[in-house]
Amino acid sequence: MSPQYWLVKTEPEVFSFDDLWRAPKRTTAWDGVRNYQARNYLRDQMRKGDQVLVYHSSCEETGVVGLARVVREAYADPTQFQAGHVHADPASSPADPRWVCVDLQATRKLPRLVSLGSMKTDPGLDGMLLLQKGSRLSVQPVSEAHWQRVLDLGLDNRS
DNA sequence: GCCAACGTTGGC
DNA sequence: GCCAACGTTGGC
Repeated sequence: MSPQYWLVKTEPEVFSFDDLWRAPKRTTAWDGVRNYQARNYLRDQMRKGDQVLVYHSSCEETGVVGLARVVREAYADPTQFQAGHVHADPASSPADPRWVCVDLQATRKLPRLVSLGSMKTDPGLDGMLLLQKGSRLSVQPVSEAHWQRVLDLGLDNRS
């Protein structure tokens, strides 16, 4: 199957793209996802080699800041079993883990932030899930055309 | 900080 | 299964 495209959200004050960039091997466990729809995408559809837009939410400059790729497919999110952890889930058992994470590796910082505002007004991004009112999914699929358009904006290859 | 929109929980 | 109450997300 050809690679799929995704967008993941993170709050930069908690974990930013630069944090990922500076991590060993530029890789981290993308843990803490606690929404069933997002979990299902991680578990059932995200595959090694898939490409990912990293989006900063709840901050001064919201938008896509960098690119990553999936380097390990879904496995049990260890934080769900850590007592006292913000993402602990006492109802989840190791025999039947409720939550999963994948490993993401940063591949490229975008030279320009692709701001939420610019995405909303770009005709090439019409219909993008992120831009729909009330959309809160922290892991969401992105079409190849939208992926390419975001890259064009972020690399300043505007036509 | 405000608040709209969405998701989850739990009583009935 | 319904739905009110509560919690969370996330833009502004």
